[in-house]
Amino acid sequence: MGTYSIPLKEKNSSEFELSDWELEVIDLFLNAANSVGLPKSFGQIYGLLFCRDQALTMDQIIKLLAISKGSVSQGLRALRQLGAVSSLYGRGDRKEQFVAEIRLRKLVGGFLKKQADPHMENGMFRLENIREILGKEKDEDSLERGQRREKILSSWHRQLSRLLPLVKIIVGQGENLTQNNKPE
Amino acid sequence: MGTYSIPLKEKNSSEFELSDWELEVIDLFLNAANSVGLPKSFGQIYGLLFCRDQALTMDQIIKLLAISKGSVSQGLRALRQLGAVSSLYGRGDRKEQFVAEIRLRKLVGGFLKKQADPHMENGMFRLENIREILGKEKDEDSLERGQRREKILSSWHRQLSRLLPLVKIIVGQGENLTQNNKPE
DNA sequence: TGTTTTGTTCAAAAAAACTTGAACAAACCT
DNA sequence: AGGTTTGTTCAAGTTTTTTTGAACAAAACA
Repeated sequence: MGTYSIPLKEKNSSEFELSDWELEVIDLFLNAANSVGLPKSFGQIYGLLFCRDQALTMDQIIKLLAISKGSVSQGLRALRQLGAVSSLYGRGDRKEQFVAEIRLRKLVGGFLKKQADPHMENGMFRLENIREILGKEKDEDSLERGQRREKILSSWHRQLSRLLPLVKIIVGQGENLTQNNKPE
Repeated sequence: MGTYSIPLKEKNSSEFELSDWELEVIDLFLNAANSVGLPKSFGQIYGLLFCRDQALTMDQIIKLLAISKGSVSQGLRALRQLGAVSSLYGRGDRKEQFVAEIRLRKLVGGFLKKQADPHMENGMFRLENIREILGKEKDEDSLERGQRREKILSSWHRQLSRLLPLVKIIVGQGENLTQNNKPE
């Protein structure tokens, strides 16, 4: 026993456990994810990466957060698609490694693109569909009422369509002092 | 039998059944509610009221949508709190009656106020909490890293705080042609 | 006051969303 | 090629959210 001595001082313990403030930040993101309609695990994963300067591998994430391989795999994929996480390859070792995107503009942009835009597009189809169905309405009054409603919905759709791009522009003014992270 | 004759022509069948376009609109709102993290029944209720020129009573809603009393009661309460529905009292009969708010500005405003604002406030507490926990961090490196992260989160919080009011302003420019509904 | 009508509440049932882990595929050595 | 290591998939299990309906409260009437 005692074949290997423990290094006098771990580079730091962060390889193996979370500090108190990290736990708190991770929990913050867990909640945030929830509020935005994403699974809690997504928030945890993002939160962990957000805390770290070093990129992490999948199994580091699994160990640190103590959640399943499946969740982490799915979470990382989704976060990557949202542009909230990116993967560096290699990095000395051979496994894939992950870092968090910390530019708010990118985060919000990615989120809107993946979540809001599809809904807007879907809304278009639905509106067309409604117009089509209205074409078959026999009852005069109902038809007229339906047409009034269709106008309102179209107007809403237009307004929201204009809003989204503006949000992306507005967020990310005043950013910049935020340089950091990313060993890359 | 035959004690009362049926009125020659119902004012229209809308008292008793939904037209095709209405079904479609209701389904649209069902989906929208879902996308925004609200129960489907809320969307259905709002959607139905949105379709109608006349205010509806609770049991009309129950019958038309074929959902339970409990759901409708809860749904109406929540929608009222969001400012998406308002209730007129009396109206000849004695039951409470409901109409949908159709001004997008109001809808978005109410939603943000009830959903987003509390989260922002909550975020503040959490940030304070994190600062407090950071105060106890012993490890130099971890502390420094934590402070960097706290700065980022604070900056995000500021940016988002500025965004919300702007959204309320932006939505609801170009509205106005949308007069209609509301017998009141 | 007693009766009916209208609306709320909340525990239990149902549905939906999330997580897990084991089986599988893919890439990487040797 | 054979043996590892790393990453994905998805059916089954778990947790969370939503819906239901029956019991209850409140208001309206007679």
